[in-house]
Amino acid sequence: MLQPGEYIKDIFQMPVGTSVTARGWVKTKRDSKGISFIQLNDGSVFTDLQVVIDADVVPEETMQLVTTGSCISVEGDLVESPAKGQAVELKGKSVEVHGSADPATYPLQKKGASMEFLREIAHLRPRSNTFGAVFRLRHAASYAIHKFFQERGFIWVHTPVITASDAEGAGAMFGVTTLDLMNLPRTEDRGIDWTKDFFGKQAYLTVSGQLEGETFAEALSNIYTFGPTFRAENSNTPRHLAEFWMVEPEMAFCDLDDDRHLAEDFLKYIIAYVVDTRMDDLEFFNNRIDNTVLETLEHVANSDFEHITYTETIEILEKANRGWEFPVKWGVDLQSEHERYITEEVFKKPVVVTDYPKEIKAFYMRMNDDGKTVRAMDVLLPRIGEIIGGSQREERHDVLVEKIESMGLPLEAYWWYLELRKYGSVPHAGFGLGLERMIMYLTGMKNIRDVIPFPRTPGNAEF
RNA sequence: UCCUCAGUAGCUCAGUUGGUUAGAGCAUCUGACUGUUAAUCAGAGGGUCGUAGGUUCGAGUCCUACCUGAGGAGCCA
Repeated sequence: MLQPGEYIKDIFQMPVGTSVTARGWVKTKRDSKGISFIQLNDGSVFTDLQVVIDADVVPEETMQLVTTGSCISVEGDLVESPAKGQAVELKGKSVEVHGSADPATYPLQKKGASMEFLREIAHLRPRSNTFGAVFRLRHAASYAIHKFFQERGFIWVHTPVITASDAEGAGAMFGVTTLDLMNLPRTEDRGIDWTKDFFGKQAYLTVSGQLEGETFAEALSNIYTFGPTFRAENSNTPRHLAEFWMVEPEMAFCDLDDDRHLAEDFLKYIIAYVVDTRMDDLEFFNNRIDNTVLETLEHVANSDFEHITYTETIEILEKANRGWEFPVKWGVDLQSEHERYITEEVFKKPVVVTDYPKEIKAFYMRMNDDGKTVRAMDVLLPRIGEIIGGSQREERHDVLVEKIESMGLPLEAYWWYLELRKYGSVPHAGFGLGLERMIMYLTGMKNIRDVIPFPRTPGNAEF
């Protein structure tokens, strides 16, 4: 395996004259009479290492196996490059071919592939410039997320992937069962007898670790979850996945204002970290994917997020001199067209909308004194839409019981959640960030399926 | 799930009001070239025009259904 100091990114840092071995996959090879140029990449850095092979140095039959997509090791000396385009290059003395790649059938060419085509060869697309950059950036952002929370004393909690509670009713859930679907055990009234199932009750893949996260916040104070999350909605859009990664911090002794400011600091921190550490990849995105990426990140890092209430938002939308496809009035949920107008045209920066009508938000959000709105917040970004949804949670036992009952939810299913309000309850708040939407924002990638290694969407679970 | 658009060579696309033998660039193969970097130059091979029906003397082109993909909407992160 490659040891620290042996990656191509390390080779670029070495002094001219160093004898090195570079390993990686061949992007392209160009032959002239008496000389060959190989672009070699091991994924550690955006820039390829140019390998130069003079005629007769390496056997002809070996060089014939060095084709686009093949995997090789090259031993040689790092030299100053006489040509423009790179400062240094590797003067190869010997080449070992680990795995060849038949040029007639290797599907990943050096130019002209669409994102849709690359998605069909998801097992090979990490070798492309674009996807190498996407996944290095995804890694950097993930690392920044851990770093941000740990610098603030947050504990990372591993909430379960399998759950038996239909948590917050946040969308359709995937069932988890070991029952024989061709021969289901039946109850007397011809329903399915879930007591015979693996967990003795109906189980699902989690749609959120929040409720479990709250239990840990009321013991370890500041916590966060970071892991996969599942939604069985039949959503076919560039912004939805059936399996995606979510970050959910939960803080005791915290109200919605603290929550909102943490969300803003959080987003700015991630941006600052990737700008600091992955500028090479960001420049590629800016040049080839979306030429507003750098400007936008700069702008967000240096501007305060706008904060308005839902009620104020409705007033702005009502005053807007335009026809809405979905009519605006107090009480309706904000539509994509409304969110875009607010972030892209009115404020032209991230906007936090708070205090939504209680009817359109989840049961656990804290009731305001007006009796009509709850302490909810959505962070809206230009182009992306909602990237963070959060709230201050209802910490008053009697209010929460009343809320659960009024929404027709089964009180007994929430017995442990309610006990948190009976024993040592405290004001607390949190939010959820969709990792992939953040990566879309950072990279300028237009489709969420292109910022996760192997996207799961309705009708697609290949690889 | 609904609406709209698209599907032609390995990839990216052109193909006129329906009319002879299906077009280009890239990729691949062969050859040329001593510093290329989207290398260049010359030549060659490569097609069930998404699938199944239908209309017509004749369909890549028109009609129907289905499949696949994309964009928009809803749901949301």
